[in-house]
Amino acid sequence: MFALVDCNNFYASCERVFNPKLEGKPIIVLSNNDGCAIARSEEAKALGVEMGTPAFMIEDLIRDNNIQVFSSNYSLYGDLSDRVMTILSSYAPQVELYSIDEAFLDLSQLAYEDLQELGQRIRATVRQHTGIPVTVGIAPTKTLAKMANRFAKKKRKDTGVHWLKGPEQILEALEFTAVGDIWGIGPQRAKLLLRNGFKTAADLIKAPEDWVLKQMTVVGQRLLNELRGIPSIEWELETPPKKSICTSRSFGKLMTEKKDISQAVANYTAACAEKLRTQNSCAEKIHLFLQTNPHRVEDPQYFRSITVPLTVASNNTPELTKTALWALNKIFRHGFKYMKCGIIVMDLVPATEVQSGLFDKKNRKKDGQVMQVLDKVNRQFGKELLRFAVQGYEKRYKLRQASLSPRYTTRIEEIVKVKL
DNA sequence: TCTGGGGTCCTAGGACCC
DNA sequence: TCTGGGGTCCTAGGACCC
Repeated sequence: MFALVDCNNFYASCERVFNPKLEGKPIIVLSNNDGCAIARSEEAKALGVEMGTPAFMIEDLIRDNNIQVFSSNYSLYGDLSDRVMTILSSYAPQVELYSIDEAFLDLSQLAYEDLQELGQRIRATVRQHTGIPVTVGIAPTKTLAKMANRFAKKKRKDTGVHWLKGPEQILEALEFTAVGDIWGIGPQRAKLLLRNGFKTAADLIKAPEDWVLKQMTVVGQRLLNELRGIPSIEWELETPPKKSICTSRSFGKLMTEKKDISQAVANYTAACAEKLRTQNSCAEKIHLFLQTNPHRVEDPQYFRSITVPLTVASNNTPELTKTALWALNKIFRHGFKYMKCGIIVMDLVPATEVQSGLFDKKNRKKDGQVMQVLDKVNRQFGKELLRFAVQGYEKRYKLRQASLSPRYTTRIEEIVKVKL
Protein backbone atom coordinates (compact mmCIF):
# COMPACT_ATOMS: atom_id res chain seq x y z
CA MET A 1 0.00 0.00 0.00
CA PHE A 2 1.06 3.55 -0.77
CA ALA A 3 0.04 6.82 0.81
CA LEU A 4 -0.20 10.19 -0.82
CA VAL A 5 0.02 13.00 1.69
CA ASP A 6 -1.02 16.37 0.32
CA CYS A 7 -1.00 19.69 2.18
CA ASN A 8 -4.38 21.40 2.05
CA ASN A 9 -4.36 24.72 0.17
CA PHE A 10 -0.67 24.78 0.93
CA TYR A 11 0.34 28.41 0.32
CA ALA A 12 -2.79 29.74 1.97
CA SER A 13 -2.19 27.45 4.95
CA CYS A 14 1.42 28.67 5.22
CA GLU A 15 0.22 32.25 5.50
CA ARG A 16 -2.07 31.20 8.31
CA VAL A 17 0.59 29.46 10.38
CA PHE A 18 2.14 32.72 11.57
CA ASN A 19 -1.03 34.74 11.45
CA PRO A 20 -3.73 32.82 13.33
CA LYS A 21 -6.17 35.73 12.98
CA LEU A 22 -6.62 34.46 9.43
CA GLU A 23 -8.20 31.23 10.67
CA GLY A 24 -11.69 30.92 9.20
CA LYS A 25 -11.17 33.88 6.84
CA PRO A 26 -10.98 33.77 3.05
CA ILE A 27 -7.36 33.97 1.83
CA ILE A 28 -5.83 33.95 -1.61
CA VAL A 29 -2.18 33.83 -2.63
CA LEU A 30 -1.20 35.43 -5.92
CA SER A 31 1.30 34.26 -8.51
CA ASN A 32 4.47 36.22 -9.29
CA ASN A 33 3.82 39.83 -10.20
CA ASP A 34 0.59 39.59 -8.21
CA GLY A 35 -1.01 38.21 -11.36
CA CYS A 36 -3.39 35.33 -10.67
CA ALA A 37 -4.86 33.53 -7.67
CA ILE A 38 -2.83 30.33 -7.33
CA ALA A 39 -3.91 29.23 -3.87
CA ARG A 40 -7.20 29.72 -2.06
CA SER A 41 -8.37 28.83 1.41
CA GLU A 42 -11.64 26.86 1.66
CA GLU A 43 -13.49 30.08 2.46
CA ALA A 44 -12.12 31.73 -0.70
CA LYS A 45 -13.09 28.70 -2.79
CA ALA A 46 -16.59 28.91 -1.34
CA LEU A 47 -16.80 32.53 -2.52
CA GLY A 48 -16.17 31.27 -6.04
CA VAL A 49 -12.55 32.26 -6.57
CA GLU A 50 -11.32 29.88 -9.27
CA MET A 51 -7.76 28.64 -9.57
CA GLY A 52 -5.74 30.91 -11.84
CA THR A 53 -8.19 33.81 -11.96
CA PRO A 54 -6.41 37.11 -12.69
CA ALA A 55 -6.49 39.29 -9.60
CA PHE A 56 -7.80 42.37 -11.42
CA MET A 57 -10.93 40.46 -12.44
CA ILE A 58 -11.96 39.74 -8.87
CA GLU A 59 -11.21 43.10 -7.28
CA ASP A 60 -14.85 43.63 -6.33
CA LEU A 61 -15.19 40.15 -4.86
CA ILE A 62 -12.03 40.72 -2.80
CA ARG A 63 -13.22 44.06 -1.47
CA ASP A 64 -16.81 43.03 -0.75
CA ASN A 65 -15.82 39.88 1.12
CA ASN A 66 -12.68 41.19 2.74
CA ILE A 67 -10.59 38.45 1.17
CA GLN A 68 -7.04 38.54 2.53
CA VAL A 69 -4.59 38.77 -0.35
CA PHE A 70 -0.92 37.70 -0.30
CA SER A 71 1.92 37.91 -2.80
CA SER A 72 3.81 34.61 -3.19
CA ASN A 73 6.42 34.11 -0.49
CA TYR A 74 8.45 31.16 -1.71
CA SER A 75 11.06 31.49 1.04
CA LEU A 76 8.34 30.77 3.56
CA TYR A 77 6.58 28.01 1.60
CA GLY A 78 9.84 26.24 0.76
CA ASP A 79 10.95 26.19 4.34
CA LEU A 80 7.62 24.94 5.71
CA SER A 81 7.60 22.30 2.98
CA ASP A 82 10.99 21.04 4.18
CA ARG A 83 9.63 20.73 7.69
CA VAL A 84 6.55 18.79 6.58
CA MET A 85 8.67 16.46 4.45
CA THR A 86 11.05 15.76 7.32
CA ILE A 87 8.14 14.61 9.45
CA LEU A 88 6.73 12.43 6.67
CA SER A 89 10.12 10.81 6.18
CA SER A 90 10.01 9.55 9.74
CA TYR A 91 6.90 7.48 8.96
CA ALA A 92 8.12 5.34 6.07
CA PRO A 93 11.49 4.08 4.87
CA GLN A 94 10.72 5.13 1.31
CA VAL A 95 9.35 8.58 0.65
CA GLU A 96 9.13 10.33 -2.68
CA LEU A 97 8.93 14.11 -2.49
CA TYR A 98 6.61 14.66 -5.40
CA SER A 99 6.06 18.42 -5.24
CA ILE A 100 6.34 21.30 -2.81
CA ASP A 101 3.19 20.14 -1.03
CA GLU A 102 2.90 16.41 -1.74
CA ALA A 103 4.76 13.20 -0.97
CA PHE A 104 4.22 9.50 -1.65
CA LEU A 105 5.00 7.09 1.19
CA ASP A 106 5.67 3.40 0.61
CA LEU A 107 3.87 1.58 3.40
CA SER A 108 4.32 -1.93 2.02
CA GLN A 109 7.23 -2.88 4.25
CA LEU A 110 5.54 -1.65 7.40
CA ALA A 111 3.84 -3.84 9.94
CA TYR A 112 0.82 -1.60 10.51
CA GLU A 113 -2.50 -3.35 10.67
CA ASP A 114 -4.67 -0.30 10.56
CA LEU A 115 -3.54 2.13 7.90
CA GLN A 116 -6.49 4.39 8.58
CA GLU A 117 -5.18 4.93 12.06
CA LEU A 118 -1.65 5.49 10.73
CA GLY A 119 -2.95 8.12 8.33
CA GLN A 120 -4.65 9.93 11.13
CA ARG A 121 -1.50 9.89 13.21
CA ILE A 122 0.53 11.36 10.34
CA ARG A 123 -2.03 14.07 9.93
CA ALA A 124 -2.10 14.96 13.60
CA THR A 125 1.68 15.06 13.91
CA VAL A 126 2.20 17.29 10.88
CA ARG A 127 -0.49 19.62 12.15
CA GLN A 128 0.96 19.76 15.62
CA HIS A 129 4.58 20.28 14.55
CA THR A 130 4.12 22.66 11.64
CA GLY A 131 0.57 24.01 11.76
CA ILE A 132 -0.12 22.72 8.26
CA PRO A 133 -3.28 20.64 7.65
CA VAL A 134 -2.79 17.63 5.37
CA THR A 135 -4.97 15.00 3.72
CA VAL A 136 -3.93 11.36 3.35
CA GLY A 137 -4.98 8.92 0.63
CA ILE A 138 -3.94 5.27 0.87
CA ALA A 139 -4.22 2.70 -1.92
CA PRO A 140 -2.38 -0.07 -3.82
CA THR A 141 -0.95 2.22 -6.56
CA LYS A 142 0.18 5.81 -6.82
CA THR A 143 -2.68 6.75 -9.11
CA LEU A 144 -5.24 5.20 -6.78
CA ALA A 145 -3.58 6.89 -3.80
CA LYS A 146 -4.04 10.21 -5.58
CA MET A 147 -7.67 9.28 -6.15
CA ALA A 148 -8.11 8.27 -2.52
CA ASN A 149 -6.65 11.59 -1.47
CA ARG A 150 -9.10 13.51 -3.62
CA PHE A 151 -11.93 11.38 -2.26
CA ALA A 152 -10.84 12.20 1.30
CA LYS A 153 -10.82 15.93 0.51
CA LYS A 154 -14.36 15.78 -0.86
CA LYS A 155 -16.05 13.12 1.27
CA ARG A 156 -13.99 12.57 4.41
CA LYS A 157 -13.43 16.09 5.64
CA ASP A 158 -13.88 14.97 9.24
CA THR A 159 -10.94 12.54 9.31
CA GLY A 160 -8.94 13.79 6.32
CA VAL A 161 -7.89 10.22 5.61
CA HIS A 162 -9.21 7.68 3.13
CA TRP A 163 -7.97 4.14 2.64
CA LEU A 164 -8.93 2.08 -0.40
CA LYS A 165 -8.73 -1.07 1.64
CA GLY A 166 -10.39 -3.52 -0.74
CA PRO A 167 -12.26 -3.87 -4.06
CA GLU A 168 -15.38 -2.31 -2.64
CA GLN A 169 -13.67 0.95 -1.61
CA ILE A 170 -11.71 1.03 -4.86
CA LEU A 171 -14.86 0.75 -6.93
CA GLU A 172 -16.53 3.47 -4.92
CA ALA A 173 -13.61 5.83 -5.56
CA LEU A 174 -13.45 4.93 -9.27
CA GLU A 175 -17.14 5.67 -9.69
CA PHE A 176 -16.76 8.95 -7.83
CA THR A 177 -13.93 10.20 -10.05
CA ALA A 178 -14.69 11.84 -13.40
CA VAL A 179 -12.14 11.00 -16.10
CA GLY A 180 -10.85 14.58 -16.12
CA ASP A 181 -10.05 14.32 -12.41
CA ILE A 182 -7.79 11.29 -12.80
CA TRP A 183 -4.10 12.00 -12.19
CA GLY A 184 -2.50 11.96 -15.63
CA ILE A 185 -5.61 12.88 -17.61
CA GLY A 186 -5.52 16.49 -18.75
CA PRO A 187 -8.09 18.52 -20.67
CA GLN A 188 -7.21 16.99 -24.07
CA ARG A 189 -7.48 13.35 -22.98
CA ALA A 190 -10.57 14.10 -20.94
CA LYS A 191 -12.27 15.46 -24.04
CA LEU A 192 -11.24 12.42 -26.03
CA LEU A 193 -12.54 10.04 -23.36
CA LEU A 194 -15.85 11.85 -22.96
CA ARG A 195 -16.34 11.81 -26.73
CA ASN A 196 -15.97 8.06 -26.58
CA GLY A 197 -18.41 7.57 -23.75
CA PHE A 198 -16.09 7.21 -20.78
CA LYS A 199 -17.37 9.37 -17.96
CA THR A 200 -15.71 8.08 -14.80
CA ALA A 201 -12.62 6.12 -13.85
CA ALA A 202 -14.91 3.11 -13.37
CA ASP A 203 -15.84 3.33 -17.08
CA LEU A 204 -12.23 3.74 -18.09
CA ILE A 205 -10.95 0.56 -16.47
CA LYS A 206 -13.29 -1.38 -18.76
CA ALA A 207 -11.77 0.18 -21.88
CA PRO A 208 -10.11 -2.18 -24.41
CA GLU A 209 -6.37 -2.17 -23.94
CA ASP A 210 -5.44 -1.74 -27.61
CA TRP A 211 -7.76 1.23 -27.94
CA VAL A 212 -6.13 2.92 -24.95
CA LEU A 213 -2.67 2.20 -26.32
CA LYS A 214 -3.56 3.61 -29.72
CA GLN A 215 -5.33 6.73 -28.45
CA MET A 216 -3.26 7.52 -25.38
CA THR A 217 0.08 5.82 -26.06
CA VAL A 218 2.01 3.95 -23.40
CA VAL A 219 1.13 6.68 -20.93
CA GLY A 220 -2.50 5.61 -21.10
CA GLN A 221 -1.55 1.96 -20.83
CA ARG A 222 0.36 2.61 -17.62
CA LEU A 223 -2.49 4.64 -16.26
CA LEU A 224 -4.97 1.86 -16.96
CA ASN A 225 -2.78 -0.61 -15.08
CA GLU A 226 -2.52 1.72 -12.15
CA LEU A 227 -6.30 2.12 -12.00
CA ARG A 228 -6.63 -1.66 -12.06
CA GLY A 229 -4.39 -1.90 -9.03
CA ILE A 230 -1.14 -2.90 -10.73
CA PRO A 231 1.68 -0.50 -9.75
CA SER A 232 3.20 0.75 -13.01
CA ILE A 233 4.77 4.07 -12.14
CA GLU A 234 8.35 4.02 -10.94
CA TRP A 235 9.42 5.43 -7.60
CA GLU A 236 11.94 8.22 -7.47
CA LEU A 237 13.45 7.93 -4.06
CA GLU A 238 16.20 10.44 -4.51
CA THR A 239 15.59 13.49 -6.64
CA PRO A 240 17.46 13.02 -9.91
CA PRO A 241 19.46 15.97 -11.20
CA LYS A 242 17.41 18.27 -13.40
CA LYS A 243 17.76 17.96 -17.16
CA SER A 244 17.00 21.59 -17.80
CA ILE A 245 16.69 24.66 -15.59
CA CYS A 246 14.58 27.68 -16.39
CA THR A 247 14.46 31.17 -14.92
CA SER A 248 11.80 33.42 -16.38
CA ARG A 249 9.67 36.27 -15.12
CA SER A 250 7.14 38.72 -16.38
CA PHE A 251 8.35 42.26 -15.88
CA GLY A 252 6.66 44.52 -13.34
CA LYS A 253 5.82 46.82 -16.24
CA LEU A 254 6.21 46.57 -20.00
CA MET A 255 9.78 47.20 -21.21
CA THR A 256 10.95 48.74 -24.45
CA GLU A 257 14.65 49.43 -23.87
CA LYS A 258 17.30 46.88 -24.67
CA LYS A 259 19.45 47.91 -21.76
CA ASP A 260 16.68 47.13 -19.28
CA ILE A 261 16.04 43.75 -20.82
CA SER A 262 19.78 43.04 -20.84
CA GLN A 263 19.75 43.57 -17.11
CA ALA A 264 16.92 41.08 -16.68
CA VAL A 265 18.69 38.58 -18.94
CA ALA A 266 21.89 38.95 -16.91
CA ASN A 267 20.03 38.36 -13.67
CA TYR A 268 18.06 35.36 -14.93
CA THR A 269 21.24 33.86 -16.33
CA ALA A 270 23.02 34.38 -13.01
CA ALA A 271 20.12 32.60 -11.28
CA CYS A 272 20.34 29.66 -13.70
CA ALA A 273 24.11 29.44 -13.27
CA GLU A 274 23.73 29.39 -9.52
CA LYS A 275 21.16 26.60 -9.72
CA LEU A 276 23.50 24.70 -12.04
CA ARG A 277 26.34 24.93 -9.53
CA THR A 278 24.05 23.84 -6.72
CA GLN A 279 23.30 20.57 -8.47
CA ASN A 280 26.87 20.36 -9.74
CA SER A 281 25.96 20.41 -13.42
CA CYS A 282 27.10 22.25 -16.51
CA ALA A 283 24.95 23.25 -19.48
CA GLU A 284 25.79 22.46 -23.08
CA LYS A 285 23.17 24.83 -24.47
CA ILE A 286 21.52 28.03 -23.44
CA HIS A 287 18.09 29.08 -24.66
CA LEU A 288 16.69 32.60 -24.48
CA PHE A 289 13.12 33.67 -25.15
CA LEU A 290 11.57 37.12 -25.31
CA GLN A 291 7.95 38.07 -25.75
CA THR A 292 5.39 40.85 -25.76
CA ASN A 293 2.09 40.65 -23.87
CA PRO A 294 -0.27 38.39 -25.87
CA HIS A 295 -3.28 39.72 -23.92
CA ARG A 296 -2.77 43.17 -25.35
CA VAL A 297 -4.23 42.43 -28.76
CA GLU A 298 -4.01 46.08 -29.73
CA ASP A 299 -0.19 45.99 -29.50
CA PRO A 300 2.11 44.54 -32.17
CA GLN A 301 3.21 41.11 -31.02
CA TYR A 302 6.65 39.58 -31.01
CA PHE A 303 7.72 36.17 -29.75
CA ARG A 304 11.21 34.96 -30.49
CA SER A 305 13.59 32.45 -29.01
CA ILE A 306 17.07 31.25 -29.76
CA THR A 307 19.20 28.31 -28.66
CA VAL A 308 22.96 28.74 -28.51
CA PRO A 309 25.34 25.80 -28.03
CA LEU A 310 28.37 26.43 -25.84
CA THR A 311 31.72 25.21 -27.10
CA VAL A 312 32.44 23.79 -23.66
CA ALA A 313 29.66 22.99 -21.16
CA SER A 314 29.68 25.56 -18.38
CA ASN A 315 28.11 26.78 -15.15
CA ASN A 316 30.20 29.94 -14.98
CA THR A 317 28.09 33.06 -14.56
CA PRO A 318 30.13 35.51 -16.69
CA GLU A 319 30.56 33.00 -19.46
CA LEU A 320 26.87 32.09 -19.62
CA THR A 321 25.90 35.76 -19.33
CA LYS A 322 28.11 36.70 -22.24
CA THR A 323 26.44 34.06 -24.39
CA ALA A 324 22.95 35.05 -23.22
CA LEU A 325 23.55 38.72 -24.03
CA TRP A 326 24.91 37.76 -27.42
CA ALA A 327 21.70 35.79 -27.97
CA LEU A 328 19.58 38.75 -26.88
CA ASN A 329 21.38 40.91 -29.38
CA LYS A 330 20.39 38.42 -32.08
CA ILE A 331 16.67 38.39 -31.39
CA PHE A 332 15.92 41.81 -29.85
CA ARG A 333 13.90 44.16 -32.07
CA HIS A 334 13.12 47.77 -31.28
CA GLY A 335 9.57 49.02 -31.29
CA PHE A 336 7.85 46.40 -29.13
CA LYS A 337 6.60 46.51 -25.57
CA TYR A 338 8.12 43.47 -23.96
CA MET A 339 6.43 41.67 -21.13
CA LYS A 340 8.62 38.71 -20.33
CA CYS A 341 11.88 36.97 -21.05
CA GLY A 342 13.48 33.80 -19.81
CA ILE A 343 16.63 31.73 -19.83
CA ILE A 344 16.68 27.95 -20.05
CA VAL A 345 19.93 26.07 -19.62
CA MET A 346 19.66 22.72 -21.37
CA ASP A 347 21.47 19.44 -22.00
CA LEU A 348 22.94 19.40 -18.53
CA VAL A 349 25.90 17.17 -17.77
CA PRO A 350 27.63 16.45 -14.46
CA ALA A 351 30.32 19.09 -13.85
CA THR A 352 32.85 16.28 -13.41
CA GLU A 353 32.16 14.88 -16.88
CA VAL A 354 32.53 17.97 -19.02
CA GLN A 355 34.10 17.34 -22.40
CA SER A 356 36.95 19.84 -22.70
CA GLY A 357 37.56 21.80 -25.89
CA LEU A 358 40.60 21.46 -28.10
CA PHE A 359 41.04 25.20 -28.49
CA ASP A 360 39.70 26.19 -25.11
CA LYS A 361 41.88 28.91 -23.60
CA LYS A 362 39.88 29.46 -20.42
CA ASN A 363 41.36 28.72 -17.03
CA ARG A 364 38.29 26.77 -15.90
CA LYS A 365 39.73 25.75 -12.60
CA LYS A 366 40.33 29.35 -11.55
CA ASP A 367 36.92 30.48 -12.89
CA GLY A 368 35.32 27.72 -10.85
CA GLN A 369 37.03 28.87 -7.68
CA VAL A 370 35.76 32.41 -8.19
CA MET A 371 32.22 31.07 -8.49
CA GLN A 372 32.69 28.99 -5.36
CA VAL A 373 33.65 32.04 -3.36
CA LEU A 374 30.75 34.02 -4.79
CA ASP A 375 28.25 31.29 -3.88
CA LYS A 376 29.69 30.90 -0.43
CA VAL A 377 29.50 34.60 0.39
CA ASN A 378 25.99 34.96 -1.03
CA ARG A 379 24.76 31.93 0.86
CA GLN A 380 26.26 33.12 4.10
CA PHE A 381 24.54 36.48 3.86
CA GLY A 382 21.32 34.94 2.62
CA LYS A 383 21.14 37.31 -0.33
CA GLU A 384 22.88 38.25 -3.53
CA LEU A 385 25.66 40.36 -2.06
CA LEU A 386 28.18 39.62 -4.80
CA ARG A 387 27.02 40.19 -8.33
CA PHE A 388 28.27 41.25 -11.73
CA ALA A 389 28.04 44.78 -13.07
CA VAL A 390 25.70 43.84 -15.94
CA GLN A 391 23.15 42.58 -13.44
CA GLY A 392 22.74 46.17 -12.28
CA TYR A 393 21.53 47.23 -8.89
CA GLU A 394 18.22 49.02 -9.31
CA LYS A 395 16.06 46.47 -11.07
CA ARG A 396 13.87 48.41 -13.45
CA TYR A 397 11.94 45.29 -14.41
CA LYS A 398 11.26 44.20 -10.85
CA LEU A 399 8.23 42.24 -9.77
CA ARG A 400 5.12 43.65 -8.26
CA GLN A 401 4.73 42.17 -4.79
CA ALA A 402 2.36 44.48 -3.02
CA SER A 403 1.23 42.10 -0.27
CA LEU A 404 4.28 40.11 0.74
CA SER A 405 4.26 38.55 4.19
CA PRO A 406 7.45 38.30 6.28
CA ARG A 407 9.90 35.44 5.75
CA TYR A 408 9.17 34.29 9.29
CA THR A 409 11.32 31.17 9.28
CA THR A 410 14.36 32.06 7.18
CA ARG A 411 15.26 35.68 8.07
CA ILE A 412 16.08 36.65 11.61
CA GLU A 413 14.96 40.26 11.02
CA GLU A 414 11.52 39.02 9.99
CA ILE A 415 10.85 36.61 12.82
CA VAL A 416 7.54 36.83 14.72
CA LYS A 417 7.72 39.28 17.63
CA VAL A 418 5.77 38.60 20.79
CA LYS A 419 4.74 41.46 23.07
CA LEU A 420 4.51 40.66 26.78
C1' DT B 1 4.46 1.43 -65.17
C1' DC B 2 8.75 1.03 -62.25
C1' DT B 3 12.71 4.12 -57.83
C1' DG B 4 15.47 -0.68 -51.24
C1' DG B 5 15.52 -1.74 -46.52
C1' DG B 6 16.77 -1.14 -41.99
C1' DG B 7 18.51 1.37 -38.47
C1' DT B 8 19.90 5.50 -35.08
C1' DC B 9 19.89 10.10 -33.46
C1' DC B 10 18.01 14.58 -32.89
C1' DT B 11 14.42 18.04 -32.53
C1' DA B 12 10.04 20.29 -32.12
C1' DG B 13 5.75 20.09 -30.38
C1' DG B 14 2.08 18.20 -27.59
C1' DA B 15 0.35 16.71 -23.29
C1' DC B 16 0.70 16.46 -18.71
C1' DC B 17 2.03 17.65 -13.68
C1' DC B 18 2.27 21.00 -9.49
C1' DT C 1 -3.59 49.55 -15.75
C1' DC C 2 -3.73 44.42 -14.57
C1' DT C 3 -3.37 37.71 -17.06
C1' DG C 4 2.62 32.71 -13.15
C1' DG C 5 6.69 29.74 -13.25
C1' DG C 6 9.16 25.40 -13.63
C1' DG C 7 9.46 20.93 -14.92
C1' DT C 8 8.96 15.78 -17.38
C1' DC C 9 7.83 12.34 -20.81
C1' DC C 10 6.39 10.73 -25.36
C1' DT C 11 5.94 10.71 -30.40
C1' DA C 12 6.44 11.84 -35.20
C1' DG C 13 9.26 13.14 -38.63
C1' DG C 14 13.58 14.57 -40.66
C1' DA C 15 18.50 13.79 -41.33
C1' DC C 16 21.74 10.67 -41.67
C1' DC C 17 24.18 6.06 -41.90
C1' DC C 18 25.34 1.63 -44.47
